[in-house]
Amino acid sequence: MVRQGGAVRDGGEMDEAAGRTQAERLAGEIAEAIVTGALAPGSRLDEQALADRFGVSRTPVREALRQLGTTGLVEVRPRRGAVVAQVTADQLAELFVAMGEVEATCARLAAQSMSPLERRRLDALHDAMADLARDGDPAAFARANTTFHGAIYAGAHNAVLSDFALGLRRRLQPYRAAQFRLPGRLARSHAEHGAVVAAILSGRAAEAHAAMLRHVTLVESSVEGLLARDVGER
Amino acid sequence: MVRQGGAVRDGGEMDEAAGRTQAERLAGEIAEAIVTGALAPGSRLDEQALADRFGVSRTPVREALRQLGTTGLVEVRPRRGAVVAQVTADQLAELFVAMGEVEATCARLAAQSMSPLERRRLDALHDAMADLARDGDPAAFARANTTFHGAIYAGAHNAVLSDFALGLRRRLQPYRAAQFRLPGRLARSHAEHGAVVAAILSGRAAEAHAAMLRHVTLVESSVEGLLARDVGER
DNA sequence: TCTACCCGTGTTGCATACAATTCTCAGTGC
DNA sequence: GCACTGAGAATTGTATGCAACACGGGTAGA
Repeated sequence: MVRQGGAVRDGGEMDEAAGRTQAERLAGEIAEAIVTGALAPGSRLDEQALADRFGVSRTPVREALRQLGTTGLVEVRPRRGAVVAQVTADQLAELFVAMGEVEATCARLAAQSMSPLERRRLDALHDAMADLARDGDPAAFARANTTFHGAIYAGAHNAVLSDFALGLRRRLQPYRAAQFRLPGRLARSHAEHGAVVAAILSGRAAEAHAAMLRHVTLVESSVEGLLARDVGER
Repeated sequence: MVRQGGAVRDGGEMDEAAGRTQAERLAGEIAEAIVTGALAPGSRLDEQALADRFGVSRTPVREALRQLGTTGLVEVRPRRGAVVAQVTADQLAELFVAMGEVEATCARLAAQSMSPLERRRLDALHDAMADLARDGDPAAFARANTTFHGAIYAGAHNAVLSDFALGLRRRLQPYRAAQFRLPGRLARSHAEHGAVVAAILSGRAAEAHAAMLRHVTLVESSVEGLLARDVGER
């Protein structure tokens, strides 16, 4: 054997990022599978099965799972295996509250400390999303939405808060995905963004905070409405 | 060998928490060593050395290090080993800003949603700290301070925010520890707490937010003063 | 028929072995 | 004297093996 997992790389992804370890790559791929819904919440994450699937041994798989465990995407129960984190209705509510607060904080900081260039870019991004909202393409809007919120995190100029917000966003991704398909949600979302952008651009910090908090709260309402309809109370 | 690490357990800690894995225990112990300053920032964390020290093999050590890596206490550089996270002056400032914002958010939520019992307990805790501040025992005050802030996190009734705040607090612990020894800092700290408690007890949410933000900002100032004096600019 | 126990099977946790990279430090050429 | 090179050592990343625990099915007993 030349190198662990060499077969896989040679097979189809030899230009894979070189400086990363298998464990990191696996953590990314498993996280991706969870976020996109390919691995449903509650699914068992069998170490050997994952190892076979990715063409590695159990060791890097275990390291990846433990890493995901600390981010909250995966629940690792000692000696009882790992499962994709089950989020109860209560936990979901707490996640949304936390995300709302952190996003609102980022918006307030952004209003205070975004550079003129960052403000112009945020404004342009918001304008571009108007077209997407009108066209009614949920997937494209969702992608732009991620960029939009990311720009606000970045504008807060605080990597700690930004990382936390991104992590929360990822954990909530599976639950938020569907709400963009609700009729009229895109336009309303864009309008809510408008209030946030206006406040940030003019440096009205408290208003930016309030507008963002309202926006996330409304997203939460949409999601809860969907969940109540789809799966009872989970 | 009957079981990995069995010798260690039999040797002196057989009543160790049974349901935990070695990796979890190690993560806790290493984190403790970092937080208390036994492992200084920048120290190399040699896997084999840690394994020998704790009487286990490298496997659980690696899992623990990766786990600590995602919490930010340790920096894991692929193929180049792990070191206790070096915090630059800029990062320290960002950590304090983040902690201030999150603590302030918790204080606001606590003002809105603490139960009467929780409010009474917070009040009692604050009263008890008056004596500690007067006696001038920095260690005892620091311990009570952790409990005090923990009570506010808990009062926010949001595990996500609470965990994040606790994590930030731990990461900043080494830097905050010394400031309680500054002359007069205990009394001032207690006075700042007083403003927070008064706002929370009477449900004035915005005021609780502002008071907590001010408190943390003042702590940051103390720490920065100390650092500038002690280690240049790091 | 139900409950309790036992044992087999599968899975996890850890130790160990080996491969591959990075690091160290002479030795060499300029 | 100094940078560069390359072998050896040290250290990390991954694979593999083994023991202990968790879970499930079957059997004995009430």
